[in-house]
Amino acid sequence: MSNLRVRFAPSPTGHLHIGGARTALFNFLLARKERGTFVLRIEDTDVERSTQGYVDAILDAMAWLGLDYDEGPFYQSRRSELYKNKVKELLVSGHAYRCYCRPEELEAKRNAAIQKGGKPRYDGRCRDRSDQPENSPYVVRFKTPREGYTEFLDKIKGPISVANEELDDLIIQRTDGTPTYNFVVVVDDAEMRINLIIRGDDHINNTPRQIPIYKALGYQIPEFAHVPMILGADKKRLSKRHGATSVMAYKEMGYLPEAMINYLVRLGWSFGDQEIFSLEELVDKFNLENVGKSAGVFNPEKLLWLNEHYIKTADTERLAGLITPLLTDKGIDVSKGPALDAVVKTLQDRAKTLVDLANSATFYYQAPQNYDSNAVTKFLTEDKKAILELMILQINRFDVLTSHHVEQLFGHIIDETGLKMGKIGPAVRVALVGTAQSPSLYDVIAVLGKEETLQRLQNAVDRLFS
RNA sequence: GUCCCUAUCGUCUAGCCUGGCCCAGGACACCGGCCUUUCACGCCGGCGACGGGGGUUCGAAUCCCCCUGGGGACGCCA
Repeated sequence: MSNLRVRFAPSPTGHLHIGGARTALFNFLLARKERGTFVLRIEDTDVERSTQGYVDAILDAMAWLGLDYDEGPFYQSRRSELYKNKVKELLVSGHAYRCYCRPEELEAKRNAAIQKGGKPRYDGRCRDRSDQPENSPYVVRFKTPREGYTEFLDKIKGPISVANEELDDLIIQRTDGTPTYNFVVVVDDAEMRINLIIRGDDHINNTPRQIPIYKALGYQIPEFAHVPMILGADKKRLSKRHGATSVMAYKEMGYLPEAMINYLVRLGWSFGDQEIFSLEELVDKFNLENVGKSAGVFNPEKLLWLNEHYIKTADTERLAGLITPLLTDKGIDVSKGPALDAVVKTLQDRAKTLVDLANSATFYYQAPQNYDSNAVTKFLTEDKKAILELMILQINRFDVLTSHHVEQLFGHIIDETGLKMGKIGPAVRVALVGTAQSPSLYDVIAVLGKEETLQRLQNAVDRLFS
């Protein structure tokens, strides 16, 4: 157990998205590697937009990914007493002041500043104001130092320095008495003894605004590591326009969590030329040193490739379990038909997603309702009737059909007819599954079993050659 | 607009700190071939990048400066 304490602090104003998940993952991985503590904190100070539904969605997504935390979830909405006291503390110590400026005037000033080509900052009008008008609404602002520089050594980006004159006096408490993000994040990170903050680099500009607050409150300043953003194909910040961005949407599309984890970690982090990492390996190898500094583009195709890989190598029974509900949704009763295990085994090398896998499994449970007409005209020509009948005859000579038996069986047919497998196979396939594609016939027939195979062959003969 | 961050194949990246091993390696995608009872899988091969300009140096993807491009921030959102 080291003393490393990291946290993931999502705000429940939306689903857990790709970017957030990666930030959570980096935190999780480092905590596990260093045997530190991973804290989960829900930043729900925006009462307007935060919902319990999103909290649940985020928790579900983290559970699905396997990112379990050691402490929390803590809710900022339940810690208002603490924040109030801290604001009071700053007011008393002279590090903060009441500001009576109206939002409208501020807005106007901001726009004017932008027009003039300057930086839209608060002008500090109330900073040295000593009167306290009764019954006037006010916000509390933090007195940001006006001279000098605020600097920190980012664990990913390196040294970062900002002139304090670029900063303005940010609001730490709203008119309604609730605290704002830049303030609560400092109080909570400090109170929760977080000593390394790993977060998106959209927060990099917030850091020099937060550091003076740590100092004013007498807190120790943690270390920071700002992870680069994830962009869409057009290099714009990733958004719904770029397709699915919510983690759970990928679950719905039939992705395996390990594929998502593996994709996410390699987007921005590398370990030589290695592409495939198990979770154990990641816990062992992950580090901040190898996290890149520049933003990366989300590439769904590579994620799909990884998913393919993990499906290919996944435990067959697990996959069977995962697609059972999908099959049920399609009205298939898996107990009435071949063992799903055996079915999956013939299919898992060929599926890119669980949805693919489920779709391609259906033919084992449903005899063809109709036959693909292109396939029929191409492969099930009139002369193939004899082959199907011969096949039926041959099958009846076996009690059980293993894939090995089936291979033998085809050997006999080849000998008897003098035809090549290339002529026989496709014909039998269309008769059995209704289309021109399927796994190896040897496997398909073995899995279907003697009775079902015979029935389907007979069916095809009756329906296509009458 | 101002400030901050950033810059190697279309994309993710290795190499950069500690210049020569790099006329730049891997992966995805794409293209071609092989395998084959179909479609996939797999295997083999191909295409393809050091943003530009100045320096420093015998030598620069690697060090320095400028430009340009990209991203982010500038909220009583987080």
